[in-house]
This record gives sequence, structure tokens and C-alpha cells, in this order.
Amino acid sequence: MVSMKEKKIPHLLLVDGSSYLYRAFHALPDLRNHHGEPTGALYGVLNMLERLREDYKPEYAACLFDTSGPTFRHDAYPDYKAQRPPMPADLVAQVAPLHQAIELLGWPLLKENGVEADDVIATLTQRAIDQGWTVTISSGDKDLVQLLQPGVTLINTLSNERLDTEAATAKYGITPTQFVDYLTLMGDTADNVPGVTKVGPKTAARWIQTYGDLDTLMAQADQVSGIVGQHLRAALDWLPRARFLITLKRDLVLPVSLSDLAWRPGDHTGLATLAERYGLKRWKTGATAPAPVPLPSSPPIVIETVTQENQLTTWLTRLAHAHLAALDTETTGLDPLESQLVGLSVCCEDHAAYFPLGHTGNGADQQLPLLATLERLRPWLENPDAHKVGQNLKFDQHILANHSITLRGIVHDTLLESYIWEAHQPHGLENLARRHLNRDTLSYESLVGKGSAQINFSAVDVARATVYAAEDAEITLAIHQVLYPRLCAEPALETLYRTLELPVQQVLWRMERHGVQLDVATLNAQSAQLGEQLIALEREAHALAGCPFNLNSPKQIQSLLFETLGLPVLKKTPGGQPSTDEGVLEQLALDFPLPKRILEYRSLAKLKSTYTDALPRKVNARTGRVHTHFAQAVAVTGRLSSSDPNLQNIPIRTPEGRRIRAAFVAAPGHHLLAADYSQIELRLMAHFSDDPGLLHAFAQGQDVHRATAAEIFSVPVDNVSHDQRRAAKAINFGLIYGMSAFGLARQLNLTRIAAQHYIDRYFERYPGVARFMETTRERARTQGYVETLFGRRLWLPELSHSQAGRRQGAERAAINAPLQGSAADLIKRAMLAVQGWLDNQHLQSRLILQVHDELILEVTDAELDQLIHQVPQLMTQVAELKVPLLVECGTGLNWDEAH
DNA sequence: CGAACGTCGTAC
DNA sequence: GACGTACGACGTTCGT
Repeated sequence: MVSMKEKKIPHLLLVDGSSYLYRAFHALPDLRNHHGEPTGALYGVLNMLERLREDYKPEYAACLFDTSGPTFRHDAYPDYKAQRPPMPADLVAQVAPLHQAIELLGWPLLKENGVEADDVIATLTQRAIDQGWTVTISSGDKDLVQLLQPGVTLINTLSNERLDTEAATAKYGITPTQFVDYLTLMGDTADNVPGVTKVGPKTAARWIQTYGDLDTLMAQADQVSGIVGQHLRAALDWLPRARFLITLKRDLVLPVSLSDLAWRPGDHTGLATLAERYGLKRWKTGATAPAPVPLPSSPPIVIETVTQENQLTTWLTRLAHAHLAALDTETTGLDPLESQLVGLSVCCEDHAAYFPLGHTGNGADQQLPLLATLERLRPWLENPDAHKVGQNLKFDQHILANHSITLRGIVHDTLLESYIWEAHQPHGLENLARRHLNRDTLSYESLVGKGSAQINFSAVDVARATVYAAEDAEITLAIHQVLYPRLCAEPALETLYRTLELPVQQVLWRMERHGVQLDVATLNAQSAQLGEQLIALEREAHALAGCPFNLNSPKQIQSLLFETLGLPVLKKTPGGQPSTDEGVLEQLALDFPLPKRILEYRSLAKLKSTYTDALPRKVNARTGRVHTHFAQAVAVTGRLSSSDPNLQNIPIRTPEGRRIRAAFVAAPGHHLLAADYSQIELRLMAHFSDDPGLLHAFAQGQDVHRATAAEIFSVPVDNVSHDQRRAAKAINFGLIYGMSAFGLARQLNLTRIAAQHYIDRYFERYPGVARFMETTRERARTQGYVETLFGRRLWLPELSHSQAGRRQGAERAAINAPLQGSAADLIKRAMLAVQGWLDNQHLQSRLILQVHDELILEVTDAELDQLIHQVPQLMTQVAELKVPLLVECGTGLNWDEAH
């Protein structure tokens, strides 16, 4: 390197303080000082500023902030940033001390009214470049890419991303000078500036590449084909204004000149006072000790592809000494039981590695041998004291088991951390990285493509796979380091995570692995029989209609019934079309023959397509059993969900449907045992509401629907009629779901007035229930979430939705959530109790399914008596409620008999 | 021709 | 519009 003897070029560092303030606030744990005041964002921004000063040592610098008032953009467009929620109070509280601290540290600080911090950055950048200076801009906002030109570098401190003109051109496919036009086409949802409908980064970049700039594109808009072309033409009048809003102003008149941006002397006394006041330990002495709270930025980590024996050895040593390592597998597919390992990535501290083991594409010649390498890794993978974190490690555990490796030492899982933290949010790694680390990751799609163009991961270049896989492991570790401290700050949440969800994951792994036996011959016979019945019904329906039509097509049925035949429209779908659903057809069937046939056809077609045809296809060829997937982080209430196939919606209500249950059989020498909680959600309603009537009914072991009917209809319990009990049952269920008089009326075929009368009567008799519902709604509104028995938080973001319908929907969900969610907590505890007992006693019987309030076990004949006694015991003892828990238990050679 | 969406229906 | 939580089959529409 030749040193520059001449005059040194001045370097200006500009920091977008507002952008980092928000990001630090959301990314950092909710730290508080001894006054209880929030300090997380304060800490985060100050740490980052000092690190920037250290790293760049610029001669000139400024930290820029937005002001709260309107800007010239609001004048040009009143809806600008109209959808922005106000700044959270905990953030507002940190703004003034932050500004104070920044000035005390000696940073020039600028807040200009009527413009945004980005405009000030643009103006200062342009002035500096015009003087021949170099500029570094630090911001998390990609809008600033438009300022890139020779001499300007954009850095994102949180993601460690550096962009100059060249890097930005490579990343976006367009040059920085084209960036404003590109953003204009896409619009900016964060600022409420619309672009062209349906145009995202791909289309916008393609157009700009093709036409060069927005003006040329607009001039030739009539040549753009397709729907997007129409959208473009519709937006022509708007686009100039959008461009104006997105363009940063480079010619502001500012009260400072560049020379004013030199460092000022720091005020150590003032800083010490402020640090004392806000509990900022690091600055109390003015010393620059390491930050007590690590920023969620990735330190520059070392990434390597492990292809050599000596690298492997080094890594084995490093892993053996790591306190916690992140682990991720790359596989040939998504089927947990059939997919094979393609590679494995790990990360600990500031090192990450990818072990390619089964690649077939570029770089495959440099791989380590699969079997021998797994044997080297086996001691670490199987060591329960070698602590691991991952994202959905249940999957990786299956993949490794496919290679006869028993993954042990799973102490954390970011999927479950995120689920406990905020169940209603997406939990994919890309989403977590964006939400918690402010980082955009290399997407899986970008490696393997999507749809028909998708390739197997084994065909991905080893070099590209390394970047992706190592990043996944590194990001998983970083997400854990953000999320776990947050859980720890909420002891109930951390307890749920550690003592419920993590151990349940292990139970689910065993259930999935073991699977359930199906009697395929029975299902095939049922399919054949259903097929014949469907053909007959189809013939009859076509004859009644006078013409052939597709009985599976709601659209054709709708046009036939309501247009050709002129039947009355009783209900419309959300899409505005006349509905042909079951309720409607039942009404019409009272007066016409065709709807009746359609109903019969539909019910049988459902059984055939969804169950008798589909289930045999899901039998695993190797194990001969069906292995459902239990998703532990999907249902927002805490329930599990089941898929591939879904074994939580096997029919039971009708005799024809129930026959399908008979095809779920016990293995030879075994029985199935089904144990279900009786009226679990109503019992929880009694518990939460403290309603004397409801508590009494359960304490006495009464038939709760009959008791309810006796109350509502003022008749002795023994005189309740069948219809009265049916109505009471509908009300009981309706309450759990937050049902209205309208809904009850429709369900029971009553007038709305009559239904309202029943509901009024119910609340008169069960005032505690009315109170519970009102306090639950109120609590949901004030704190934004409701809680289950064990403190699981169920967030209801739509409680403040602008549409009344959505808001009311969220209120109904708020009523249902604590009941459904507490039931989910209880049965998860039951699963742990049952599995723990089986393990303890060294029994052979296995949990195989969970259906929300029911556990199904495959029990060896020898253990049957023991389990019939013990399983219900364990299930009733998982919690002490104000009402007894009742478990009903049955056994048989198949699931139907066991009920 | 496949992806995305709408409608419907099964479970708890 | 009007009953909460899921999954999935099928038909239709849209875009490549």
C-alpha cells in the first residue's frame, strides 16, 4: 500500500439516528434502569455510535434525527406516513436522554423541522462530495441507496452490510441513479406511498433495466402487456408525485456548514451524571469498556467449507469446547422420514462452518465422505451435554435418525422461542432474522428456485450452499441470543418454553417417528364402495337437473340452482356469490329434491377424496405405517396441528364417516387406548368465570348441557326434552366461540329474537360467564393479549383493526383463546406426564396421536390393564382447577372401538 | 401447465 | 357480517 503523502481527503460519517433508534428499540431486550425507565434503545444506539466512531475515525461526523412534526412531503401528500402508529411511549421516553447523551459524547447532532433526516443526509452528502470529500452513511434504510456515487459508501451496522455503487448495482440489478425510479414503481408501504399495483422488486427492476428510466417507461406504457401493464397505465398520473415523495432533497438550506461537523470535546462530567441517572454503566466513568449488552449485529464471522481432514479435526475440538452451538441440516427434501442429509452447518461464537456431505453439483468433488464424517461427528451429536440450538430441531432430529444418529443435547429451539414470544407472528427463519436482527438473509428459494424450476438441494453448488447454510446456523444462534433473554425477562413465558414446549417437542418426535398402523385393505374396500354410490348419486342428480354438471363444482351448482332452476338465494359467500354450503342446501332440500342429492354426494365425495383415497397413499413404504407431522408452532392458541396427513380431523360424527376410524388399527399384540378430557373447555369456562351455577353442575358431575337446558327453560333436570338439551348444547358451544344471537338462530333454525331470548336467559342464570366474557374483552383491549392458565400469551393484533368486522372477529377470538389455549396447555402437560411415566416404568406402550382433548396410545396387551387405570389418572392430575377434570377412556383393536 | 385463490367440509 | 382453531380437496383464474 502506497501512503498518500499529500493532503488527506476529509472523511464525513453521517448516521441516521432515527432509523437506528427504532431498530434498537425493537431488536433489544426491554432493559430498564432502577427507576423502571426503559433504556434498551438508548443503550443500543449509543453503543453503536461509539463503535462507528472507533471503526471509521472520521474527521467529520453527524448524527441526524427526524423531528415529530409534518414535513414538506405531508404538504404534497396528506396521507404520507398516515398509517404509522404513533411512537411507543417507551421509545418516546428515551429520545430526550439519547439526544443529550449524543451531544455530551461530542457528536454534532442535527434535527431539522419540516424535512426528514434522510434529506439532511442527502444534502450533506452532496455538499461533501462536491468538495471532494468521501462520505460514509450509516443507516438501516434502503432509500439512501439513491445517494450512492463514487466516494459514497452505505453501511448497515446491524447487518454488517456495505454497499457502494458497484455492490448496490449487483444487489438490485440497477444503478443507484435509477434507484428512485425503481422505488417509485414499487411504492413504499412503510411511508404509505403507493407504487404500481402488483409491482414488486422483480418487475420494477426488469422495467428499469428494459426502459432505462421511469420517464421512458411512462412514455411507452401502452406497450407494456398483461395485467401489470394495465396497472402501470392506471398509475401514470400518480407516479410523478410518488417520485417526488421518494426523492431525497440534496439542496436544503441548513444552519450548519461542513466545517461545523468536526468533533466536539466530550463532556465527561455531564455524561457521568446522565449515565448515573439512566443506569448506563458503561459511560459512568467515560471509559470504553466492552458493551454490556451485545448488539444484535453479526460480528464479522469466519465462514468456512469443511472439506479437509484437518478442518474437521479443528471443528470437532471447537464444538467440544463450545457452550452452545447452533446446528442446521440441509437435506434432499422436506419429508422428515425419507429425506437424506446433504450437508450440515454449525455455528459457535464467531465461527460458522458448512460440512458438505451429499452434494452432486459443482464442488461435489471436494466433499468429505458422508459415512466416515458422520461417525466423527457422532460423539458430539449424540452427547446430551453438548448443548445445541436450532430452528425446528425436531426436523433435524428426524434427518439424523435417518442416518442412525440420535441427536441429543437440544437445549434451545428458536422456533419455539418465537412461538412462545409471539405465537401470531410468522416463525420462519427469514422472518425472524428480519424482525429481530434487521437482517435480510439469503433465501432458500434463491438457491433452489421455486415451483417446477425447483432443484434438489444436493444439486446446489457447494460454495453457494456454504454461504446459505452457514448463515442459517449463524442467524439461528443470533436469534436465540435476542429471543431467549426476552423470554427470561418474563418468567412465566420462559417456564412454558423450557418445561412445556421443549419437552413436548421430544414427545412429538417420538410420536411422529412411531406412526400409526392403517388397515389399507379396509380403506380400499370403502373407496370402491363409495365410488359406486357416488356414480349412482351423480346419475340421479343429473337426471333431476336435466343436464350433466360437475357435482364437485360449487360454481356450477350455484348457476344451476339459482339461475337455471331459480331457487331462492339464502346466503352469500364472502366473495358475494350465492352460497351452496351445507346449511343452505339443507334448507332448500325441504322443498326440492336436487339439493338433497347434492348433499349426499358431497358427504360421500368428501370421505372418499380426503380419507379413504388419500390415507393409503400416506403409508410409508419402509415402516408400513402413517407418520403424521405435528406442527408445534402453527396454531395461535397453543394447540398442535397435524398434517401430511392431518390425523386430527378423522370423521366421527356420522356412521359412514366413523367407519374410517375402524381402519386405524393397533399393531399385532397391541390395543389402542383413547383417553379424552370431557368438556374441557366448558370446565375451563367454569374455572375462569367462577360462576356458581356452572361450578355446581361440574362439581355434581351433572350432564352440563342438560343442566344448562334446565336453567334456560326453567324445567326440572329430569324433564329436559331432547330438543331443549340440543339447544343448550348449541349455546354452550356458541359461548366458547363468542357466538352471536344471529349465529345461534341460524344454527338452531330460530328467529334472531328467540335466540337472543335464550342468550339473555343464559346470562341471567350464569352471570359469572357474562362477567368473564366482558372482563376478557376488556383485558384484551387494554393489554393487547389474553393469557392461558399457565401464562401463555395470545396476542390479538386485530383488536384495533380499522374494519369493524375484523375487530369483532378479534373480540370473539379473545373470548375463545384463553379457553382453547388453556386446554392446549393441559393436554401438553398430560402428554409429558404420560410419556414420563411410560419411560420411568420402562413400559413398551407408546403415545401415537393427540387430537386436542384426546390422547391415543398403542398399548401392548400385557400393559393394557395398567394403562387403562393409570393414563386417566395422570391426565386428571395435571392441574388443580375449581372443577374436577374428567377423563373418559376406552380401548379396542381399532380407533372406532376405542371410543 | 403450475401457482394462487375461493369454497366447502372434516375435526376439536 | 354474524362461531373459535386447524388442514386439505377441488375448481377456477391468472400468469408464465
